[in-house]
Amino acid sequence: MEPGPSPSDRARPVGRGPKVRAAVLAATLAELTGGGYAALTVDNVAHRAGVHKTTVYRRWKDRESLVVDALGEHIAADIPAPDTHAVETDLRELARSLVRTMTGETGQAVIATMLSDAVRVPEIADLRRRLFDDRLRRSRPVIARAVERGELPAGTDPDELLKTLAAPIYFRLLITAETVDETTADDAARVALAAARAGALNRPREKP
Amino acid sequence: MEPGPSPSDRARPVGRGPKVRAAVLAATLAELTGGGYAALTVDNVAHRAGVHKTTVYRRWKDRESLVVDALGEHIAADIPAPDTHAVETDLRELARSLVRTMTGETGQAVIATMLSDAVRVPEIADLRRRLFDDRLRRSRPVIARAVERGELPAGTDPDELLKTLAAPIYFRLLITAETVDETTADDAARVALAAARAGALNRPREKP
DNA sequence: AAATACCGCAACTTCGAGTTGCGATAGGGT
DNA sequence: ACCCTATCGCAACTCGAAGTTGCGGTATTT
Repeated sequence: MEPGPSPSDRARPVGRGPKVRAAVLAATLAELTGGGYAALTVDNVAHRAGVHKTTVYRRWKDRESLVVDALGEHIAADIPAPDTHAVETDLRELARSLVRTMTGETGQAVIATMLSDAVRVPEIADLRRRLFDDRLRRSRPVIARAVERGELPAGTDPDELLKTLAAPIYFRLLITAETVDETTADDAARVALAAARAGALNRPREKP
Repeated sequence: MEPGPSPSDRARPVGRGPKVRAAVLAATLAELTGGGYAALTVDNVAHRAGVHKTTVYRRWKDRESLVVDALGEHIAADIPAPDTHAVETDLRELARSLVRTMTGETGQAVIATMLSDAVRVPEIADLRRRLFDDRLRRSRPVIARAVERGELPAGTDPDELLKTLAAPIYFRLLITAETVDETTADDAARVALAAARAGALNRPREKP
C-alpha cells in the first residue's frame, strides 16, 4: 500500500519520538521494579518519564502493549557462553550467569511480570518462552563441546542438561523464596553434571 | 475480652453463615481458574455464589483477603507418601503426584495466583511457602527410608533431593510452558536419583 | 410465632483505564 | 534564521470496578 502522497515534499520532523519512547520505556521498567505490574499506572509512568499521560496513549495502544514493549527491550541479554575447556567450570559459569541476571533488580522485575497476571497477554507469554529459548540456544554449543571432548556421555541431550541446570535456580527463587547466590549456582552445576555423567540426561533412545 | 452480654438468653441464629462462606470461596476459586486473579471481580464472585456483593464485603475485608481464604482452603492437600520399598518407584510416585496436582485445573489456578500480582500480599507469599513446605515435610520420611535401606548414600540431604525432584516440573510448567505429564515426572525422578546416587545431594560436610 | 442475626438492594465515593479537542511547542528543511 | 508540521501538554470527559452506607426484607433458632 503506502500511498506516498508526494515523495518529493519536505518536512518530516520525526525527531522527538525516540527520546520520548526511551524515557517512557525506562520509566515503565522502573515502575515494574518498584511496585510490580498490578501497581503500574500509566499516570505514574508518564510522570516518571516527564511526559503527559496522553502522550503515552498516543504511542501505545494500552497498558499491556506498553509493558510488552518495555520487557521486549530487556530480553536481548548478552550471554557470555563460557569456554573454559572443562565442563565443571563451564556449567558453573552458566549457572552463575543465570543467577546474576535473575537476582538483579530488573531481572527480578522482568520475570515477576512475566509470571504475573500479564501472562494472560499472549505476547508476554511469547516473551517468556523466548527469554529462556535465547539462553538455551546460546548455551547449547558449550554442552556440545563437552560431549566432543568426551567429558559427557555421547548421547547427552544439551537442552535437558541446561534445563536441569536452570530449574533449581528458578525454583528456589520463585517457589521456596530462598536466598539464591553463587552457592546455589554451584550446587545446581554439580547436580546437573552428576546426572549427565550418569547418563540420566541422554536423548531418548529409539526402540530397536 | 468477649463481653458475653447475656449467656442465658435465647436466639442465636448463626446458621446461614457457613453455607454462604463455602459458596463464596468456591465461587472465588472458580473465578480464579476461569480468568485469573486480575480478572477476578467481587461482583462476579458474588453472582456466581448466588449472593450479593455487600454480603461478600461483610465477611471479608477486601478482595485480597477473599483470595487468601480461598487459596488457604485448598492447600491442605492430601499427599499419599508412597512406600514401595524401592527408591525408584517411590520417587516416581512422588513426582507423578506432584504433576497430577499441578496440572489439575484448580492446582494450576492456585499456583498461578500465588505467582501473580497477589504475591505482593504477604499472606499469599506465606501460603506459597507453606504449599511446598507441607509437601516437603510429608515426603522426607520416604527419602529417610531409602537411606536406611542403603539405596542412597548416607549423607543424602532429603530436602535437596526433593527440591531437585520438583524443580524441573515447576520449571517446565512455569517457564518453558512445555506439556507436563507422567514422562516428565519419570524423567525428573531418574535425574534426581542419579544425582543422589552420585553423592551430589549430600549435606554440606563440615570442614575437618 | 417471635426475635435476632444475616442478607438484598440501591445509591453513593474513589480511582485508574482510556478518549477527545484544542492550543502550545519543538525540530527539520530551505 | 524561519516557517511548517508532527508531536506534545492540558483539561475535561466516559466507563468500570473497589469499597461503603442505610434501610428494609428474609431466614433460622428457640
